[in-house]
Amino acid sequence: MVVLALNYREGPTSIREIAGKENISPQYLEQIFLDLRRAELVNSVRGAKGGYKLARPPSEINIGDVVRTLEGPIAPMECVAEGSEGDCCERTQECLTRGVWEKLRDRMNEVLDDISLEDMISSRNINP
Amino acid sequence: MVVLALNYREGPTSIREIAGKENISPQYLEQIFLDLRRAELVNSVRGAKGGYKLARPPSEINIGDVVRTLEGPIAPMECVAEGSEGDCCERTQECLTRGVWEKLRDRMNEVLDDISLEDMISSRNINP
DNA sequence: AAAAAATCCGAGTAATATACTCTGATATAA
DNA sequence: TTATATCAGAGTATATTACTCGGATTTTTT
Repeated sequence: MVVLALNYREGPTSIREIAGKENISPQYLEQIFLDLRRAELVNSVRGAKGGYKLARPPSEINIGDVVRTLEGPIAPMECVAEGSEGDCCERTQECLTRGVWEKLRDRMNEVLDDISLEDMISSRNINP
Repeated sequence: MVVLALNYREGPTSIREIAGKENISPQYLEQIFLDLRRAELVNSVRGAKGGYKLARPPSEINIGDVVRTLEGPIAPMECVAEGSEGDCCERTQECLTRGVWEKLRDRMNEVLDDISLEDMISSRNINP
């Protein structure tokens, strides 16, 4: 996603190109981008000269969206994952640790939702 | 650890007792407490009528210490784990995502280091 | 029209981490 | 002496995760 952000003004970027730069297998990257497209974080262009583009400007895509798309809901413990409320154990009432995990989960989301792709590439080091 | 905090003024609490209350196998709990003892978060008393006690008052033990003891260094990515600096990939220089993981790691530690066992048991609900 | 370059998609594999168990030794109280 | 504990290291089993494979579809280039 950082590579796509850097290429935002250009045409679509192919998996092959990104895979080469980041030293990831093209086949694996493909899986990842399918998920990103289904989440509408990127658009795809099929066929020769095709590839992927960010669906929105880098400033409007935050890391929280990317991470949650690829890794699922952020949660230090299963029982505080968004969508699985109460599924995990029956003692949510008396559980004294649950509050800790909820607080941690919320802070984690805050940190990630507060950083955009734009932030990441504008604070970049020397090498492009 | 919450159970030990609740029992802080009493004598040592046995694994059997805690395992029963929390519905964990005594054998597994045993492994956990060995680690906690080696980290000097609890003291042990061997033999009949033995068990474990907190090594310090509940207000002086925070969740960060407990979690790091049992789960290892807190790190959303291997490469930002305390002690494995630079081991993970060679491109730490040009890596634009590393900063995100470092920030997240730091906030996670802050949250956990800011909550003591005392905090957890004093905000407790109805059932003891 | 044919070939090449790319995404799409579902299914499968393999290594690893994690949760958990087993067996036996040692220490202490009753 | 017996019962009740912790101590300790090794082993197992399940689930997750990272990753691969084969083939279909779409678009550009020749």
